[in-house]
Amino acid sequence: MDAEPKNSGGGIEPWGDITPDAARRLVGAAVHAFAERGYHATTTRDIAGRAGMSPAALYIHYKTKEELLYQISKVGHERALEIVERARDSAGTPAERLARAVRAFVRWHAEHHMTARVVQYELGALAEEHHAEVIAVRKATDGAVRSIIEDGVKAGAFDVPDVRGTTVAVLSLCIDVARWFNAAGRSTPDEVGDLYAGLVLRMVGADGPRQVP
Amino acid sequence: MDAEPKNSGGGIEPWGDITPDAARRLVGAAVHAFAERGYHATTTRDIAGRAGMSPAALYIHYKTKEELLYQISKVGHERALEIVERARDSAGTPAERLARAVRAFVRWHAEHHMTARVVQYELGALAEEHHAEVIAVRKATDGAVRSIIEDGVKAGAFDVPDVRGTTVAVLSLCIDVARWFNAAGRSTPDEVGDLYAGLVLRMVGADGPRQVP
DNA sequence: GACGGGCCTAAGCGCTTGCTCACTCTCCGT
DNA sequence: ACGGAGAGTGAGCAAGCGCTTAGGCCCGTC
Repeated sequence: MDAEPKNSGGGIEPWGDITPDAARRLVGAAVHAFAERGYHATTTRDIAGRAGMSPAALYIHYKTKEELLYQISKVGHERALEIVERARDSAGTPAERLARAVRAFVRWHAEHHMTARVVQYELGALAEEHHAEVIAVRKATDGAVRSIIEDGVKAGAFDVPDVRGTTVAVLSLCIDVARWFNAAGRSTPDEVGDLYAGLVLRMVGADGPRQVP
Repeated sequence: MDAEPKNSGGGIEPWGDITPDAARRLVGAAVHAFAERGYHATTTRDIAGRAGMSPAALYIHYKTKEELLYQISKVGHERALEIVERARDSAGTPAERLARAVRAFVRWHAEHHMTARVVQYELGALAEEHHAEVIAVRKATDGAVRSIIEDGVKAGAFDVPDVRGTTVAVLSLCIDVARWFNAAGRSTPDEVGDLYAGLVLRMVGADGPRQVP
């Protein structure tokens, strides 16, 4: 399920279709550097060095260092939005769709945790207009998750007293995977996705009504 | 419940006992600046300016900019650890103790979200030995939460197939409050704490066994 | 075979950074 | 009265920053 049309297999980052080759290498280098040290602690010399070129070469492909961050942030946010929208529009019960959304969203954050870290934790460094653009995508993501939860409440399948707050909590839980996930760690992206899907179903009270005393 | 011995009432930050006065103002200024812009984007001139003094005055009270971050990070981590340890050692059922831990931990992250943001998201900027020291405190926090969950599992009160993973998820959920919480927003720290305590009890299956088909 | 565009580099410009230095002011014990 | 410690300042240094410039190599096209 959820097979990628291209860039399949062990493809590390979703930057396979950037041309020319040097620009792609720059984005990859920037993702690694931004994720490891943060945007402000990363120098253009560092990015260019990792991409195997001189500092000046960066400015042939990108106008500024911030544009590089913008590119990463924009593509990453759009990718994350696609994932939850696909789950929202899929067939099945609200519980199935919510589990699908969480599983895929978490898996993406774990598998691409370098990119996701930049996407989720460096957006404060964006220029104001770029920041606004990215915030709009985030709101859409929030809306997609909320609509699944609302569907479940309307159908009587979920027990959620505070839909807005619970939506924030669910998204927050998933996003934070990018912060702590370690590729060399104990769990695989698939395992974390499955665990989190189950936890979120419990959070929304989707696994049957409780036996109240 | 949970009354603070000093610095009570609307005290904004837990820095009331730092002397001399100028050093306290510097810490407060640094917390605000680091939280808003990040450690690396904050200049020593900015910190000194917010504290109402010249750039050179900073170095009378702190050896480096990093030492300022270390001070904030260390005190913040110890405060957070105290909170969960107090809940772990309190009386009551595992569910009551877990709810108490989450409520207090979340409330602290919301109420002091500026400090918490620095504590949780700027630790990568610490010097290596300071970083190691702080990581040790984090491990203790993780251990405290895990031991409450283990108690609940042993007592048959919780239904948690993956204790380690669920502990990470619970802590992650609580920590991330510092990222999104906005003092001018819809919810108060108390409301978020109550909401999250309920969500976590559901995550560990503490609210009664489900009616399985 | 001259040419122009795409891609790249060495050198470096103007500026900001974390931090230091020489010095002043205020306060307090003797 | 006065010396010394604590607390603060204005000026500025060395290093590093983002980014620019001038020029060179390589290529397909006329």
